[in-house]
Amino acid sequence: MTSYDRSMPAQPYHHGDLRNALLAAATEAIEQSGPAALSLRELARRAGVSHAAPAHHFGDKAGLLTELAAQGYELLADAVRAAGPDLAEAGIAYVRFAVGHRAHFTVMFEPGLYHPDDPHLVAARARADQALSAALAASAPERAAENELKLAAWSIVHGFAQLWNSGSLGDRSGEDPATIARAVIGNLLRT
Amino acid sequence: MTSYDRSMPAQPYHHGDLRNALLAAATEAIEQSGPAALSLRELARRAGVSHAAPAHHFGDKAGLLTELAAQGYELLADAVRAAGPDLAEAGIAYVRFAVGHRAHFTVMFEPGLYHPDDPHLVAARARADQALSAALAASAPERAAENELKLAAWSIVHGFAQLWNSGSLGDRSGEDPATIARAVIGNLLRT
DNA sequence: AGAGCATCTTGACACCATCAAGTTAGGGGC
DNA sequence: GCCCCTAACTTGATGGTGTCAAGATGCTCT
Repeated sequence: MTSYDRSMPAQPYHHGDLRNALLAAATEAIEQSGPAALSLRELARRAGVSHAAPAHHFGDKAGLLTELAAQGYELLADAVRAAGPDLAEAGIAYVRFAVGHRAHFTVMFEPGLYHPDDPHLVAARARADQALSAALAASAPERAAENELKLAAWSIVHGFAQLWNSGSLGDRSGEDPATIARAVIGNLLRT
Repeated sequence: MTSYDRSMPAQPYHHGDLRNALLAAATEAIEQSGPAALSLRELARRAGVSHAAPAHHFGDKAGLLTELAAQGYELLADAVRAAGPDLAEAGIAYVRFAVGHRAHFTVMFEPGLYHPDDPHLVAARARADQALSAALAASAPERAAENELKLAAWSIVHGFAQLWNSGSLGDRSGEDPATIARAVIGNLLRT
């Protein structure tokens, strides 16, 4: 019997679950100030450990962001799959993910921040890519072979999400990105 | 008679044109390693000046990136205007700009890196926004009032450009982004 | 020639990432 | 029940970075 038990993953050592605590703190910090302002020492301080503790779990600042990006691709794949066989709904799920997980999304598409060849990451990315292709195939099977349609659909939801997240669309606080995204996607998918 | 004369802009002091030299060096460095790896001291070293010289011209690292972003919006406005009254051509010009000025484009849409309220920056951004609206009005005057169409067009070219620049589209070296962009945009603008 | 000022340098401080070496604590074998 | 082994973490040091304050330099204009 350990002094405290967790039903969580696997590392109930000194801290209990430092690895996940660091990832959560990094997510929060990136949401507030962007990935450029991220500091491993600040994360360690928030978690109550020494300044070099993060390096043990992630090796590197880029290692931590690699893990964040991989998590992001997994979450994205799940979100798109859960949206069902409708391409427009898959697109809205994409936007919802990007806005709801701004930190993950930002890191995922800034490959200079992490180790792009990490196996966990490339597997997760492939899973997300398959989810997008599956949504296309389920919704428009006769056009599934057209690479341009997939690229167009991906581009429009990705572009909208990034414009929204970067604040380029002006002050739209109060509005729901998903409903606006629905109207925007309508411009692409009208038959 | 000065010891050396330059027909260039306006600051032929000690260095000659340190301000522009720093901006050019920053552009190159960001193109190679992304904005996160940018170092003012490294820029100063490349320009052959002391480590605190950049601060005098830009006040701040964010100040330098503010100037880069403002320059980017000016260049983008010019490129879109030069494309003429066709919306598809304007979109292709947008993609060309994003790929050809990767550093500017990256910084422009990462507002955490610069001072978003700088007057030069907001003016340049407004000019670019007007250029996009003008392209829409000239190409489809009857639908110029539809905000969703502008948003859809902006989203699709912005998304494609960012996916291309981030390497998310796989290894497409040798292919021309503009021709692929033309096919992608065709999915939106077919009537 | 001399005043004024933008340009740049020097030096310092705090913060940061990363590495090497040491310390702590749990789990498995005897 | 003890011991060793290993994962988890700490401590300390090094070199790099942004930013600030104060001083030096040299063009320009009167």
